[in-house]
Amino acid sequence: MKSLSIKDIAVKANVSITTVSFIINGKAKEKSISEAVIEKVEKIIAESGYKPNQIARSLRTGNSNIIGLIIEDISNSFFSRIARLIEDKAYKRGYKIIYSSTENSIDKAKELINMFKSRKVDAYIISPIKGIEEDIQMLMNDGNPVILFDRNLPDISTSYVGADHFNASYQSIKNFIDQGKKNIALVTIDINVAQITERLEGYKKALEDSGIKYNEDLVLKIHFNQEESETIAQIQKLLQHKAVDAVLFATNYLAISGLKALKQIDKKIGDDFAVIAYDDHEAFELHTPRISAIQQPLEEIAETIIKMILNQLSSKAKLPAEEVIIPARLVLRD
Amino acid sequence: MKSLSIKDIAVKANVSITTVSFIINGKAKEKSISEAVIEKVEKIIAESGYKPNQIARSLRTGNSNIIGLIIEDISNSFFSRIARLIEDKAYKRGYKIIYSSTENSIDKAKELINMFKSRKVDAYIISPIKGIEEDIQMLMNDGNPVILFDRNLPDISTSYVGADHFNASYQSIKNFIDQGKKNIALVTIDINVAQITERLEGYKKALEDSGIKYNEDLVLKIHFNQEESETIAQIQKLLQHKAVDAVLFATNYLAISGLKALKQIDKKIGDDFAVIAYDDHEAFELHTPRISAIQQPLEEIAETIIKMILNQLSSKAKLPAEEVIIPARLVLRD
DNA sequence: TTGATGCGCTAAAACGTTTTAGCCTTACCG
DNA sequence: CGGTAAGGCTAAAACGTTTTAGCGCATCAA
Repeated sequence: MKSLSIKDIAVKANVSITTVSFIINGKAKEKSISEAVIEKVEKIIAESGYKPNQIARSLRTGNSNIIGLIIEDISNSFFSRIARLIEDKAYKRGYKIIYSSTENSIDKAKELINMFKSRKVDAYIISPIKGIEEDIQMLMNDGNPVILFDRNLPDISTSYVGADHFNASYQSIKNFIDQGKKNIALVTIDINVAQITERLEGYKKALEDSGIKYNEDLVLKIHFNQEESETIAQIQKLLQHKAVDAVLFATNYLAISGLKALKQIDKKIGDDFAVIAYDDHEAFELHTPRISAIQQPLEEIAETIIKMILNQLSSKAKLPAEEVIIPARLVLRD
Repeated sequence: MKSLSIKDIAVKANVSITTVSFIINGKAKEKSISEAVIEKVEKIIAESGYKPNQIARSLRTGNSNIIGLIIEDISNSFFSRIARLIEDKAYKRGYKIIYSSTENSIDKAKELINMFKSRKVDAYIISPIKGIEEDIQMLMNDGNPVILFDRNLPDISTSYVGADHFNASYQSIKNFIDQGKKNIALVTIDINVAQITERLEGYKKALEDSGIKYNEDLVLKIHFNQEESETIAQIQKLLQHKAVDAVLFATNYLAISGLKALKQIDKKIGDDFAVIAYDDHEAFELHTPRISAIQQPLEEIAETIIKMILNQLSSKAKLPAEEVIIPARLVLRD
């Protein structure tokens, strides 16, 4: 069953395609179409259930009302939550989101960018990985609004929204120190991307400011896509040392692996051993004892991203890149 | 900067648009284009980085290579995990996924369907809610492949993939009974959709088969979109009764609320009180004690969905509706 | 009376593809 | 030598919109 086209409506209403188009797009007044015709056409449209073909519309206008969202992994709760918020907010403003996961693969990320490009998305929201700087630069050169979030790429100048990773990390370590901890470990990941290195820098700076010297043995860098069992083994090796009296996990999935690791060795979280996770997770609140976490302000991040995107979309001129750093919140539990 | 069109390539190569199109679409041989021309054009395409405009292509061919996925909530881990799997598998076969959340709203669901329709997606994968039967029927009447998953709609005949909710529920309750439990509660949700009622039926049947009579007071139906605090309060009220010695939660987020509820009242999970959750979650493995759960075979569900979709897409004729029920797995912990 | 202005509407081009139908050569068969 | 087939290519229509330019008429000011 062929679906209706604007032509069918025009024929039924006995007016031209142009007139129907004007009415559909709310330009009837401006184009001085008579009230009678407007009503007639609107009635026919409502009765027939006609919906404009967005593809044809996109082809003609060059924009799609779609925003492309590229993230690392939709099944990671940080991303799925932010995706949900972004989708929601975009939706309310008449935009749809297409999202897709890079799985930390440069090739996949590039492919996704190309795919979105050939689908003519109106704007890009990207949680980037190293190695796609050129592609992103090209998008911007072509005049597309691009906003990076969560992770920033130092080598190009894009708009960026993210949490204050450095300070969040700094505060967490300070908190440990205030509790009298001496041997504070950091479990992080070996991806060389700003937000991860900032967390390391915050760790270092907090130690330094408190006169504790940085000990490389206390920093474990997990290879970013290794098997979880191996991650657990490595974490166990690190934490087995009696001396380690606190640990900051640089991502929530590392923390989850860490908690699994702790279950198997004889090290209890409590007065003698403290834990903070970066990025909150439902499991942390439920854990016994409850796990402290750094909460990124998802709602605020999503809102900021959408606002920036819409700004860029509605301004003809290319806006200068803008960086928004939003404070994160350390939630202490138990 | 305007992006290249097929025309630019044609001009550069000094051939017709048609020829370029044939080459792009791998029809060169079939259309007997000479080796020399093929090479020349391919070289130019590669050098220029030309990518066909998918919108124009869609407009002309009528298909988009996009599959629409409609779910309840992408931030729910069950859906985000399955979305990731589906995306992945579809991607490998050259299809993209657009997904969007209904948030259990009939209006939003209808809107989404319309949106996807006007975007001419090639197929629909839907975790439906009651109230959109007509819209789904219309999609099918128009000849679109439609596959429901997770939830089935009894009133229409669509292809469906889902876990064996009845049996999973039945086995769980049987397991409780085998442990000697007498007062087994069920915390479920008041959505009237097949997979939820099946879980209730499995519960009832297992009791009946064991000669335990069904006690309505032990079944708590939570209103589907109420505040979590209220849910927690209701669960607490139910479980506070000493007599209740086991509980099955019908969804993972109910179980999470349930675990929160238990933290606040003096009821410990252990020999005297057992818990099983429907749909696994990272938090359950980490919980102390670890929480048993019914695992839906996500991988298998995703794979089945994609296979069915591709089948329907590649067959000209409309295939008969097909229902695939996949056994779920009860994972007992601690 | 004339020229300008506004009203109500429309024809046709354009967006970038795919695909049908067909043109011109050359080769081959009988 | 005439007719057919195949090889190598292309012109143009079509997909469903939006938008520019402009038509015919009535009104109005000078």
